[in-house]
Amino acid sequence: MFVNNGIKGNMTLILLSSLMDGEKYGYEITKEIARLTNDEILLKEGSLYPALHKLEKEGLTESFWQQQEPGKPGRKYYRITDNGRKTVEEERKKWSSFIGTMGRIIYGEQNS
Amino acid sequence: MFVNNGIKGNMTLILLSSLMDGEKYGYEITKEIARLTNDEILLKEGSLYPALHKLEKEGLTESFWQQQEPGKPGRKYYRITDNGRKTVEEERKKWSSFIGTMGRIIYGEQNS
DNA sequence: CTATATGCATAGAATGTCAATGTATATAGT
DNA sequence: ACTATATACATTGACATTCTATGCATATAG
Repeated sequence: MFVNNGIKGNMTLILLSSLMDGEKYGYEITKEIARLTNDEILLKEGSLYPALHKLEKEGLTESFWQQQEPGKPGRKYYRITDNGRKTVEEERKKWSSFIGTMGRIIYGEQNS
Repeated sequence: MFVNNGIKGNMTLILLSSLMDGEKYGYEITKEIARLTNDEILLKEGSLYPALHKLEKEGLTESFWQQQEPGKPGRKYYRITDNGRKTVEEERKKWSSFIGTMGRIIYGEQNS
């Protein structure tokens, strides 16, 4: 089977959306997205961690380490910020608009 | 005003869709897409021509030169091939599916 | 004489994503 | 004993895509 048909520049919206219902650690996000999408979107570490770090640098998320029982790897939790929430709102609108735009291109004029 | 909110990997589907209703030359495609999208998507030459050439290399389009009246620049017309039509069909399905997938991520479980 | 429009095109930079790899530990299977 | 898989972080380097800037050539408008 094939895997990611491509996130297509929507990584920010995907990650921030996932964090909207509570703080999560990286690995947890990938599992959650995989479950939600029936394994259609399997985030790779090479995409995930750079993207998460970028979000933090932009102030859309903040993070903190959480120790596990000894022997288990620590977890780095990410939490969405107020700016992040604003960005989600904007990106959702852009996405909706883009769906309409693509619809007009793909199916022609009569689309709204 | 801002311009392209990003074609985000949909250039192939955009161009092939535009060619579905008849052969067009490059410049014409940009004008047509701009009109259809109320200037939301303004294809740049640096994106357009490499993409058109790629489509041709992949056998999804074919092209031919058309001379204009003397003094006017010639036009290079692109025509979609049968393989191109098949690709449009596949890409449309992928796009629809991707809309659903993104919906589940953005708005949560209850989405179809 | 400058900008804008028509029409093609490329070079180089920036960006985004992925495959591959690395570090650790734990458990399950053969 | 060995191997695979799962958990958890992360980086490197390659590749693909898109954009900015530029170039050529002509014509018209301001």
